[in-house]
Amino acid sequence: MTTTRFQAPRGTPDVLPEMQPYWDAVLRGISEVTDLFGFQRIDTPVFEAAGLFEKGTGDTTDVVEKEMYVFEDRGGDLLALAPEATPAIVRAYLEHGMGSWPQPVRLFTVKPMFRYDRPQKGRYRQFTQFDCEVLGSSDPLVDAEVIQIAWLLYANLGLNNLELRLSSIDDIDPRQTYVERLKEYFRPHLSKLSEDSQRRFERNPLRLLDSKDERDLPFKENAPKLIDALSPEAQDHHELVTAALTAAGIPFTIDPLLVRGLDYYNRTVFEIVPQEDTRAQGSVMAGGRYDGLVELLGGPSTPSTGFAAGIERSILEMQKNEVSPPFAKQVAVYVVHRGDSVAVHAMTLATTLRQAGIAAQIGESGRSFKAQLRRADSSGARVALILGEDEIARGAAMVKPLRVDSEQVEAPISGIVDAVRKALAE
RNA sequence: GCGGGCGUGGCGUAGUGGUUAACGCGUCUGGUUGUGGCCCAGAAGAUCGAGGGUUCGAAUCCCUCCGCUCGCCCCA
Repeated sequence: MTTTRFQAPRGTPDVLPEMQPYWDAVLRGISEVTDLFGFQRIDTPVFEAAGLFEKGTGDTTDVVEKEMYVFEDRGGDLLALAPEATPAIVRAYLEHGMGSWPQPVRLFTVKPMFRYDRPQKGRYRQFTQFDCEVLGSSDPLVDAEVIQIAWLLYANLGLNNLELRLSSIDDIDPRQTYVERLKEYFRPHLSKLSEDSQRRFERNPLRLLDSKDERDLPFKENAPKLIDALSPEAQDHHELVTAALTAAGIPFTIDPLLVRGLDYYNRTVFEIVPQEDTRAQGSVMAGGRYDGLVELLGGPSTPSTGFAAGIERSILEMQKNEVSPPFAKQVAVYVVHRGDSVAVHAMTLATTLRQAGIAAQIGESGRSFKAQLRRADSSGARVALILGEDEIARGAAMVKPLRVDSEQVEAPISGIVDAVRKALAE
């Protein structure tokens, strides 16, 4: 007799009706800014060949190595739930010959991503990203452009206490010489560093700069900074990005310690974080340039740039800042009816209203007028239509305003749409 | 993967060894013939996260597990 009740899988919150206005606001905002910048929507599948991310995202990244949902389907193919959007969009770019479209190709998507990670505030196993990519341009202006999209989105959403952090991590080859210098710098201090950082030293030396461990902080101070050692090309690129951002009126701070976790980034990297948020998972949007990725996935050299923004985190920020979304949607008309012979009339009436574009909901015929009107009231409907056997006999319905102080009137069913419109206009 | 906090009706809480687990909100039904909001009355709804142990007696004490949550790691 004891049946176990199912629960949503760990880290996969339901988005309840009360949260939907926030989602509406964000999704509408995304639609506005992407239109404004001429980005076209693309939707790629929720799952892809696992190899796409292993190669694209990088099989030594935590995202792929420890967090990716990988499974074999019934046909024996090794698939993965997408942990991020970029490799999938690059795959689609190649698969559909977008290289022969006018370049650059500006694409965006909004879709769920999956990472097997321990859930906490602002971090979920299924989360939703707004992702923007510009493929086929090495222009620094394009880096600034994608940043501008996100910045404008957040401004439109009423989030104005965000901080844009920017840096450049150079191109892949010149970066190796810097990484060697960095390792030389840290090597003598290795035993004094945190365990995490000792691990990073071999795996991903750049992340040494990202450490928040107190034991590492004194050494970070004097470490050579990548941004001070850029190749001339990357240096020029970086200066143009900053100039473009300034021209766009977007404030930013150069963060020499900014490092991204994915393998494919080069040159421009950035993230948007809430000001004075020290939490590790604070960033609400992050991205950068990835000039080598398309080639890595078997295409021609195609310099590209883009970002991903976390919708749940963005909504969290809206709530933290008490940005109120538009009110939840409500029906305009609630149809109260009583009696078996009346039910079909209620149905046609509601249908007529909906055909006229008026949102209507029908009460439950088994309930008393009183009960149905209570429901009408709590539903937020502005007008109740009351329909009983008497009204049907007269070919009419009572139109009762619920939000303004005026009397209900009887209206002929043939003219019900006009009567309702009139009542709604009060 | 590591560390902290917390699990009592749908939600928010009270109850910290002793009769049928309490309250608020919400839900439902009524308060004469067919009319909401306010008010009043009543009802439904809890195996006190699960299992085990201690005890005459456990929501309360102990153990294990599960779940949620916050932080670290990592990332959006």
